[in-house]
Amino acid sequence: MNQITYAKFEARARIIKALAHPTRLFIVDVLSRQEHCVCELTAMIGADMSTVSKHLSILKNVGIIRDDKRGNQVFYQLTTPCILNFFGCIESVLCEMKKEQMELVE
Amino acid sequence: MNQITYAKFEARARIIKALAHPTRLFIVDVLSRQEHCVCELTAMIGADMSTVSKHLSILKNVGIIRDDKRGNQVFYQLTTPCILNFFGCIESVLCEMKKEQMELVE
DNA sequence: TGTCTATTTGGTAAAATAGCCAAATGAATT
DNA sequence: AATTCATTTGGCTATTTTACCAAATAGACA
Repeated sequence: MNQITYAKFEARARIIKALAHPTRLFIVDVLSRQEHCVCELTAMIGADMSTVSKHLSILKNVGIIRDDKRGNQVFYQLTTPCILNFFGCIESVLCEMKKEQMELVE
Repeated sequence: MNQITYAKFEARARIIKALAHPTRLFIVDVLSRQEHCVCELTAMIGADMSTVSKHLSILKNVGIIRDDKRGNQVFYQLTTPCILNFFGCIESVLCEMKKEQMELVE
């Protein structure tokens, strides 16, 4: 694999990695419906606020979400709704997996 | 976030995690065109064969690829082509990111 | 200014991941 | 049976990730 090819896959892996955590998937899902501030997300998730803040910064660093400071709150929103196609893809993969497993059992 | 919700996102995260590595993305891409044995993949990737084998088992464990032993070789193939939609999604996300960044620069 | 409230940052410990080497396994061949 | 080739597994180390706590920062408001 040459450097250029590797760099291409690395760029994709960086985005995928940012999504590779249940809490972060939850955040993306919630934000796809409506923007939220850190404290709202923290309440929904039920983890330390600093933990949530770090998850948010991971998503922000790769450009999946963006922040908007208003007063002493910070609101997060999806930069692009197309991240949601992604969810559909995962869903269909999961679905195929289940089918595949059923066939193995039979 | 209740247990059921968490479990749902965890199942998705498991699949996404398996894809969250440049070498594994490369493997999925290559296998989408044609099945390959471990030594072929190893030659393309240029890492230790044991490393490649471990990447393959990560992909296999979540059901993205399946193996087929023939003689003393093991051929790997995608279990479902729908994993490729996934790539299209990532591509469009990357694309959006670039646009977003351009706008920030202006 | 001092004090809330909201958020981020730094530190730390535990767990997970990644890569290599060496050894083990397993099928094919001599 | 011994050897060879392809692959996997175990062991090890280095690195990364995760989560929490405590401390720092920043805005709003008394």
